[in-house]
Amino acid sequence: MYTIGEVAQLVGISTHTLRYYEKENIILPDRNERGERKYTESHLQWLKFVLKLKETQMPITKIREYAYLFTKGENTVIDRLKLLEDHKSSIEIQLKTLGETNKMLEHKITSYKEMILKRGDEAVTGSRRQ
Amino acid sequence: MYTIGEVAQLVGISTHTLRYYEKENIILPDRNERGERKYTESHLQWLKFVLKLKETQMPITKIREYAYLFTKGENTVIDRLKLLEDHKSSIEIQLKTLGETNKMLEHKITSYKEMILKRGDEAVTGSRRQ
DNA sequence: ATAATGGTTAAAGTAAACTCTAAGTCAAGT
DNA sequence: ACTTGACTTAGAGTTTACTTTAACCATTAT
Repeated sequence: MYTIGEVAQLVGISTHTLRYYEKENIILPDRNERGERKYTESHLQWLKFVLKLKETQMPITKIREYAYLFTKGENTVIDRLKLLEDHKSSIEIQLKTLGETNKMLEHKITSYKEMILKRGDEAVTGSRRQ
Repeated sequence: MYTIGEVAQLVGISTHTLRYYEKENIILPDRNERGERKYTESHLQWLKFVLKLKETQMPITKIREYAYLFTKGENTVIDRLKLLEDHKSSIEIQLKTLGETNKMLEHKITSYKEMILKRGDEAVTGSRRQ
């Protein structure tokens, strides 16, 4: 069982954000006698999954939708499947764009490096002339 | 030479967004006698590059910074190189996260499909019992 | 002639995702 | 006894990146 502060530390987000996610029904921890939030290991796993979805650009509303379907049990499996398949498509598009842009940057970076080298040569020649 | 509307069509963003990018000093088109924006082929190429940076999660402020360095000419090459190298690193991190999450989703999707198949079997068995 | 189309501006409004503030409770340490 | 630190709430504020509005001008089609 983790407190909100411990979870925040463990996953690298703020306690504010954790409370915000709760308000958005994305993660609903237990409470102790004093009304304080208590996160179990499985809450932590779920949270880590949520953060992976977030890092791969799934909007909070979609994540909330998935979380909601989860609470509704077995007969939402088809909907959950569709949601994950849609997100997988989105990831594949992102992979494509990132791959292309990575190549573009490689080229630009190479040509910048060449420019710097040539400018360096000139500087050296210049200094020799002095 | 393209009008703002033509450029908007060509790259798939709104004229509003193009004016916003101009206000942010990201793209500064020419003007005709009537004060209307005129975009050249090279404006268009630059814009397409900007959109690739945006699609790969570079914030507008960074893009503006790169655009600013560009206008300052040759002696900003080292700074521009650094900026692009930093972005390349960011892209590589994204590629890693996306790849991992893609695999996770593959597993989840497979197990959801199995659940649906099994539930389907039961339904069939159930209907046969009637 | 007039209405539609496409351009102009400055400025206000919006959506998403936090992030912070204020005002409070509670338990432990000095 | 009192301060420190971690928790609580409701609600206000912030940032980013647009997006819309209002009020206007110029060209083209009916």
